[in-house]
Formats: sequence, C-alpha cells, structure tokens
Amino acid sequence: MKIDPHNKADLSAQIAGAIRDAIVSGKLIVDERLPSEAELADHFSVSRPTVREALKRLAAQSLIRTQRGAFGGAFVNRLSYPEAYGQQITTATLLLSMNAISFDVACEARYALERACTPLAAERRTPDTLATMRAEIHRQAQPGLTDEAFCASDVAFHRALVDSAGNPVLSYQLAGAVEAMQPLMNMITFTARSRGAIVGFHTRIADALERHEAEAAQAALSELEAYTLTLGRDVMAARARPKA
Amino acid sequence: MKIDPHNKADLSAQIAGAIRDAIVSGKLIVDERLPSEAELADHFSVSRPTVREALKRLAAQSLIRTQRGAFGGAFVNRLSYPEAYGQQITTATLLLSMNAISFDVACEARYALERACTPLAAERRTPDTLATMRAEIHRQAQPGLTDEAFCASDVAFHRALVDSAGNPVLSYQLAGAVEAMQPLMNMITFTARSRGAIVGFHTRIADALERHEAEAAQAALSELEAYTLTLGRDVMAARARPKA
DNA sequence: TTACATTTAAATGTCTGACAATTTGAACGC
DNA sequence: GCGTTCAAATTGTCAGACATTTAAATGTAA
Repeated sequence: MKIDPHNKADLSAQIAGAIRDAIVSGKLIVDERLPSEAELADHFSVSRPTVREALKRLAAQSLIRTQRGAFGGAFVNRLSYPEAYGQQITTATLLLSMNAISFDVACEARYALERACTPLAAERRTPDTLATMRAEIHRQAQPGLTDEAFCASDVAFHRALVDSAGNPVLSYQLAGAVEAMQPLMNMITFTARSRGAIVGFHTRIADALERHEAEAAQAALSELEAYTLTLGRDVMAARARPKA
Repeated sequence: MKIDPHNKADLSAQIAGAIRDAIVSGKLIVDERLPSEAELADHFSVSRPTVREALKRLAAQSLIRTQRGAFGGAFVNRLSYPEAYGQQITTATLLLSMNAISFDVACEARYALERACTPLAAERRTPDTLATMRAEIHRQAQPGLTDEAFCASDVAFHRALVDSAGNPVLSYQLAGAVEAMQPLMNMITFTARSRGAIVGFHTRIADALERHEAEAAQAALSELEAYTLTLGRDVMAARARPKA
C-alpha cells in the first residue's frame, strides 16, 4: 500500500483510495484489523489527523467499522444488504432530485425494472409477500389517508412485489429505483378517484401473481405505468401555469 | 441544524448526519456554500478536526466538494452520473464479493434487468450504440485475447446494450449490476468454443436490435443467460472437486 | 483609463502534542 | 477458583500553530 508523493491531491483522499483498493482487490479481507492510526500515520509518513480523515471517508462508505479500546481499531466491514440499501437509496434520491430528471424518465425506468422481476415474482411469490401486498392494498383503500401515507404504502406494495422475486440482488438494485421515486410521487395529489384506480391496478397485480400469471401482472403493471404517467403530467402541467 | 448532546455516537458522525439531512431535505441547495470549518466548529461546539472528519465523510459520498483559498470552502455538490456510477459499482461489487452471492442468483438478476431494457433498446437504439456493440463483438472474435480482456469487452457490450435504451436512470441502475458481475465472470475460463457461442449470441442480439425486434433480442438474451449459467456451473463444479 | 504586478485576507490542508473515554487482558487478593 | 483492580492500547476529541492556495483588493506604470 503506497501513495504517490508527487500527487497534489489531498493526502487523506489518497490514503483512503489506497486502503479502498486493498479492500476491493482482496488484499484486506473481511473482519481483518487494519494497523492502528499511529501505525498507519507512520507507514504513510503523515500525521494522525490525516489518517483519521482517510478512515472516516472509508467509514462513510461502510467499508470499515471502528472499535475503541484495547485491541480495538479499524476492521474491514462486511457490507450488509441494509447498509447497501441505505447508500443506494441516498444516492438514487439525490441523483433524481439534483439533476432535473423528468417524471417520465424516472417512471419509465422504475416500471421497466419492476416488469423485469414480475416473471420471477409470479413463479415464486410466497403467502407472506402476497399478504404484505394485500395489507398495503387495504391500507390504500382507507379514506382519510394523507397523500404522503398513501405514497409510502405504494412504495411498500411495490417493494413487496420486488421481494416476491426472491432474488436479493434484484431487491437491492430495485430498492433504490423504487424508493428514490417517492419524493417525485409525493408531489402528486391523489384524489379519491385516482386512489381507487390505483388500488384497482394493485389488486389486479396481486391477483395475477397469486394465480402465477406473469403476463397478466405485467399487463396490469404497464397500465399502471400509463396511468401514473398521466397523473404526473397533469401535475407538471398545473405547475407550468401557476396563474390558474 | 442541531445535534443531540446526549448521543454517545461519534460527534463527527452526528454532524455529518445533520448536514446530510439538510442536503437531502433541500435546506441546503446545490452549489450553496457551507459555513467555514471554523464557523461550523463554533456552531456545533466542537473542534475543527472533528468538523473536518464530518466533512470528509460527506465528501466520500460526493455530497460536498471543497475548494481551497479565499472564498473557498465546502459546497453542496451536484451528484453527477459518473460519480453515482462509481459509488454504485463499488458498492455492488463489494456486496457480491463479500456475501457469498451465488453465481446463479447474480446471473439471474443481471439478465432480468437487461431484458427489462431490451424493449426500449430495440425501439431507440442509435447507429452509435449499434456501432459500439459491433466493435466489441469484433474484438471478442480476435484470437489471443486474454480471459480478462474478453470479460471486459463483454461488459462493454452489455453496457452499450443498456445505454441503447436511452434512459439515463436505467443506465445508472444497471451499471452496478453489470459491472459488479465482472469479478465473478473473470473466474470463468473462456475456451475458443464458448467464445464462439457467446459471440454468436451477441451477434443475434445486435441484429435483432438493429431490426427493432425486441422479442428476438430477448430470446437471444435468455439463451445467453442459460449458456452463461452452464459455464458458471461447470466452473463451480470443478472448484468443488479440486482433486481432478 | 487600462493592463499588469503585488499584496492581503480568508479558507482549507497538515502537523504536533496533549488529554479523555473505552475496552481488554492480566495481575492481584480473597 | 473467582471477583476486583489496574495497566496498556486504541480511538475520540481538543487546542493551537503553520503551510498552502486562491481570489479579491490594491498599487503601479504605460
């Protein structure tokens, strides 16, 4: 593990990069203890605060965890699904909110990804994931639900749909896409009429999955996409002419 | 922006969280300058090194960027696609390598996601993305290519396929899934025979996209998935009985 | 007036040294 | 043998200082 003495970038960034490379390449393995901060400072010929800044960078990416006390130190962290989910969602949310992604593009991506796991979901859906979907549908039919709560339930329904595919890698990948859409969806005002329509689509999807009918589920999903798109466009149009 | 004085977690983590929340919630907007390190230290009643550790955490997630000199400081960073790609790929790669994801599960997820963008790719593929795919196919047919180079070209082909869909959100989501598979794919020894078969599938996919035939492309993709799966299983089986 | 060189101030980057807090293992006494 | 105490190692935090970089402000000459 070496750093370039002629590089004029931040030392802490260089050191973090060197350690990150060692982890990604497998030179440092899971749960292995890194040298102490003092030893790292000595090794890289920098001061301890600089080493600490580098370690904090790695900790922010969940690459290491630290423990205080004797025989404590920094350890290579096994990246868990929940940690990866969290980072995925933060990144995806910011990417969408900061880059003027159109509602149409985000919607298209989301439903394309969901349709991708529908065949697997139709094959493998469990009583458990079906029950989750039914419960969320029931919640969505309750009157007096705020728009935010309706949206949150919508996200929960779609996550259950994704989880039905029984593939953790897919679940991980789609968690970001589905959750990141929520702020955009929250801008929509769901009237009683549109809620009814959405609950109808959700019911059709759940029914199709229960009967192992992938194509019917995909069809309902596509119709839901088209409907969501019209709702979103209405909102955008209303925003474009605020004089009304 | 406040921190809990009774929380016994690291101060730098708390401060980073407070600033992150302010960014994600929109209280701090893109390109806005944060207070100087000295001001932040004063605001949170901590020392400057502690503030710096917090800022390095945020920098590691590309949430802020820093500039030296007068009128420099920390600025809220617009998360760009390349930055998001990079984080996505690092996270996905580690998730796969550290969690004993089976080749089958990873493969299934990858091809499911790719099939999801095939209909869009068939509709929108450009001469540019088609040319990229053809060039990679040509490279893959060269004799004397190392397994690693063949794999890299394979990834480039599939990225071109994904980019053909013309949806940056999809491209972003799938970058991680496709690239993260590379280390797993690198374990496969590609014989001349299997390379020929893969080039054949790739050619069928490119041809189908050129003719705007989504279903033919999906069919070729599914066959490629099945073929990849058998190659991977052979490798795993060979590893399971190393006495041979 | 304009163009260019110089100065200056503000900010981040880095270092040194110190102390606090936490955790573990080992020595000690019963 | 067992519980208690103590020492050592390590991270967490702080204070102050200096180095480096950058851009605005200032001064100077054509």
